[in-house]
Amino acid sequence: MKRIIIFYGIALAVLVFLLKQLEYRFFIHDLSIEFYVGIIAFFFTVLGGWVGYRFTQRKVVIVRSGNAFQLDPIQLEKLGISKREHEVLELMAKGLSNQEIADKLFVSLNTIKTHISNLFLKLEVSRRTQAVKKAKELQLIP
Amino acid sequence: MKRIIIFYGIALAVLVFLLKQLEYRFFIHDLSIEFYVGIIAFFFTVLGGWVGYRFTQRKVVIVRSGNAFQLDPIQLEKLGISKREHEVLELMAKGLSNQEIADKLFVSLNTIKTHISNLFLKLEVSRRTQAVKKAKELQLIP
DNA sequence: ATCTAAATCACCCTTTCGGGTGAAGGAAAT
DNA sequence: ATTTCCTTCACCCGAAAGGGTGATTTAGAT
Repeated sequence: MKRIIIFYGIALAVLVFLLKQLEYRFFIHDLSIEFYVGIIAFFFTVLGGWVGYRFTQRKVVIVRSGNAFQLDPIQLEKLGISKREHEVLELMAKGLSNQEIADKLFVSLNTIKTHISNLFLKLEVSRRTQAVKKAKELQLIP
Repeated sequence: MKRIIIFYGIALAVLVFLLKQLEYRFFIHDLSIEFYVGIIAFFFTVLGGWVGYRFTQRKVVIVRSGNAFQLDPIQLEKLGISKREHEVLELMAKGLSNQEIADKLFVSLNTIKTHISNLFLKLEVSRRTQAVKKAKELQLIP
């Protein structure tokens, strides 16, 4: 931030210097005021834009408020969800397709479909979006 | 965007006018050039900053707290998601099928498919699970 | 040794999704 | 008056998902 202010100061000084030079060296007093305003405006718009850009970039705040995810093994057991099924469930919640899950776990697509079928039965749902929603509610996935 | 350019033009004109007024009305020809440069610089820095702020991508702020959901309208606008699309997005996140969403909103299945297609484009995803995930991260839905 | 649950895979079939294209009506902005 | 955006809908096609059944192998429990 300090650096930016200093930079701004220097930029201002340089600009003033340049304008003075123009003024006194070439006697262009009659150069329209619009011209000055224009170039200064342009210059500082760019600067301001840059600052605004930097500022927003810096302002990245990841507010992962307090509650870290805590898996509920009781629910898992109660529903009879196996390790592998839970694994599949997590990948499904990441938005992966069945094929992608299969590739990631080095098993066939059919296997994943079976797992997911069983998950649906155990979670009492019939679509993956519902499954993900319910699994989150039951604290099975983050 | 057009609006901003026009606004800029007007701002420039107004500034020039004000400075001319200063110049001719109060005979402050000798008012230092630093003064002019200063106020113009300030003015356009603010403007530029605002523009920079508005048109830069702000990073994803993940707020997964159990607290009350606060919709982020800036994100909605930035992504160009309309009211209707947002509505569809919410129902999709509830785990409804396209047909169910269509029934609930009293429109045809094809309409919902179009909305969802557009949502996918705007959210840069290709599956509904991903869409829901991203929408949550972007604070578009609870 | 036998039983059981988990994990793996296959095949069939239907429904749902997703992508692409086109279009029409209405509201709002220019 | 014209353009732009939103909303609505249609049709086609291929890919993905979901439902049902059955089968094999392996590890752990009885």
